[in-house]
Amino acid sequence: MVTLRQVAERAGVSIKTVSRIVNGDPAVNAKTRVAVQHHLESLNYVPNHAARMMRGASSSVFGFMTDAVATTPYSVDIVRGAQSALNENNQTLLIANTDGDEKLEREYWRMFRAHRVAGVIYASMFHRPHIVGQPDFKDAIVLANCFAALGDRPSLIPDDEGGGYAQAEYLLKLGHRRIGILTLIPDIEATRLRNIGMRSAFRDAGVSFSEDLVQRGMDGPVHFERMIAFDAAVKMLNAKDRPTAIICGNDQVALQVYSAAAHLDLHIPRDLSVMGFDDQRVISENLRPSLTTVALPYFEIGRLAVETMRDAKKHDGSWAPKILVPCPIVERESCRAIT
Amino acid sequence: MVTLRQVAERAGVSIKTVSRIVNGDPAVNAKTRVAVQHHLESLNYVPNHAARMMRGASSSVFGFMTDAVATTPYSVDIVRGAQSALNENNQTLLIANTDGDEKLEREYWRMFRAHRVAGVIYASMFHRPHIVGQPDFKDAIVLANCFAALGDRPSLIPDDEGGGYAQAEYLLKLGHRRIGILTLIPDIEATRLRNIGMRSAFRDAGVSFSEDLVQRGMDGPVHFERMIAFDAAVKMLNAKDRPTAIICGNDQVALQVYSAAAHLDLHIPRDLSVMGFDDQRVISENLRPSLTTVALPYFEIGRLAVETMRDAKKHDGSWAPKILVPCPIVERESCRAIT
DNA sequence: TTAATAAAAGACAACGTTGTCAAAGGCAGC
DNA sequence: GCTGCCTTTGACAACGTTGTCTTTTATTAA
Repeated sequence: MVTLRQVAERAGVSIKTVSRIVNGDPAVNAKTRVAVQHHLESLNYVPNHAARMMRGASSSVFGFMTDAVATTPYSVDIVRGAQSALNENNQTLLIANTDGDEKLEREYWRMFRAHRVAGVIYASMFHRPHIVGQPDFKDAIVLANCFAALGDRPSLIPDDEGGGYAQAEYLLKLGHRRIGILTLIPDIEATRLRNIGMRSAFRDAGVSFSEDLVQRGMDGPVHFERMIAFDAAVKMLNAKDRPTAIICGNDQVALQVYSAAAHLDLHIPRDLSVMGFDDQRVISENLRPSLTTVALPYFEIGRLAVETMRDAKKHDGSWAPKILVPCPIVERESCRAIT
Repeated sequence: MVTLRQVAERAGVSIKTVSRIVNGDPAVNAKTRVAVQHHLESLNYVPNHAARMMRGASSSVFGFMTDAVATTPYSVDIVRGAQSALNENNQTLLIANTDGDEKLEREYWRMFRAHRVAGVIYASMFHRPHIVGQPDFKDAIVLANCFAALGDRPSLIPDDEGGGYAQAEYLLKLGHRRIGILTLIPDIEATRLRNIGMRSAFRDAGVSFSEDLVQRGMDGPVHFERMIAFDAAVKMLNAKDRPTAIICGNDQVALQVYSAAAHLDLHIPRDLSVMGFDDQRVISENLRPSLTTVALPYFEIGRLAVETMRDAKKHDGSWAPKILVPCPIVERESCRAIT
């Protein structure tokens, strides 16, 4: 690889002069600048990042630690969002995918330290609290899609309560009164918060909330969920007083509700309105009728995580706002008005 | 951050001695080793990667360039596969997501050079030929899921022809004779190859291939595809001599076929068998009946890409094998035997 | 005991870059 | 010409690590 020295020799100037030009230092004669620049380009010089770092420059590399990019495919949008924010400053992302393995996670933390990363975005795909203990990065950890139990780091989380409220409100406004609910597994925050949101919407609409229509769409412990939405939906739709609409914990649950409806020869939205969550576009855009759902603002969370990181560095380690990112409804074709 | 010098001072030995211990050099007294190791741990020393690189050590960082991780969600599995292979050697991945933007791609190449990455995995999510021109990485570029027009780099590609063959063979063996086909867009390699594979399967089975049952499931140019599988499927299933099975270009197309069947009150697999491609598990595992499909071996491709990279460095730049990775059938519930 | 040898530890330079400081050159004003 | 000032350039050290070579210490054989 080409070094400053090589360019300097070719151009017949000192290393320092070339360095100045590379870094846009104005204290250099215009004639020299042009001449050297020519050599820089013809030799295709690119500064050695390692050497720059050694001189104490803070790294332009950030770490991204996540427990499971894989299981919720569109969560890659967090990565994309973060990258798009970083690109603007020529910064980059070192991605660590632990798949929930704690030993691997420890190794990755070590690796981040070896690289002296400028900060770490810690994303947990299940919106569960997660504790972080990494003294070295004190002021440079931001949580995405999760928050620490002790509330000790800035966090970006989807507004699940608002999302739940929006789902229920949307269907209530369309005139639905018997609304089935197929939840995610009960022991994650999202389930609890959306439940609160939905109840608020019912209350605000003056409609009574029927507990018997709330069922689990998934079962099992975190990381080992089983889908049971199909069976639950079939049972719900076979009942004599079946709901006119079903709110789903995510789009996969909605997919099973579609399957259940097809199984019973019910047509969506004629016989049943369905509402998803997440806006996993592989599903929501390709279903027919396409799925009305609530978007998880993953891209936005990624972007904001980077911006929050920049803010965090200006504050001390105790600055730990919990930033709610709204979950907007994406209106498609799966819900109809009841007259 | 803790440096060798600090550990050395604390332990009362020279920097070099500590360095030796960190690097497992046997030429150091057992007593000293234990004493120093204690300080290494209590100070939580981690070697500075930048400094090591400066000393000429080749970087332990690899670059991963891709045009669109986002559009085919499970293609993140390539990343996971690559990371799992790299982890074993404490190597890491710098991920560059161009979203198809050429300017961005150039910047990322520059960034890879700045970091002196040890190699680059170049993944294109559409299995199209893609030309690469980066003199600096001559022997250290491996293509994943795509191949250069000039065949000048090692490439890992799914065996689409074999996948197509497997799809047709599977249904033919189940006794299907009228088999509909909903393809991907025509101008990508995968479409051409799978077509060849399917025709071979028909020929080998001695069944004549009916051109009229081949329709597009998607339309439009690469990167801007539109789904038209629902309409195509409805039309196909409304015809007087409708197929007993449909082969789909991917699982999203299959999803639309499910929707079309539901629309017409046809039940899967009773009235229609459906076969997907890709094994996008968000779809294939959650549909009811679950989808029999062909897996794209993304994880495997990622792993092999890393291994191939290691091999490539031992050869000269002209070593450019095209490695076909098999696409196995994932049998689920959406196809039935015809009696 | 001494000399010869092996084992262990250290001194120093170098990697590519940039901050600090000094030197060289040009120019205006006396 | 001399002085002072500004512009432009360069010499040198330092960042943290490891390879090379040297020095010190321990061990063995005589």
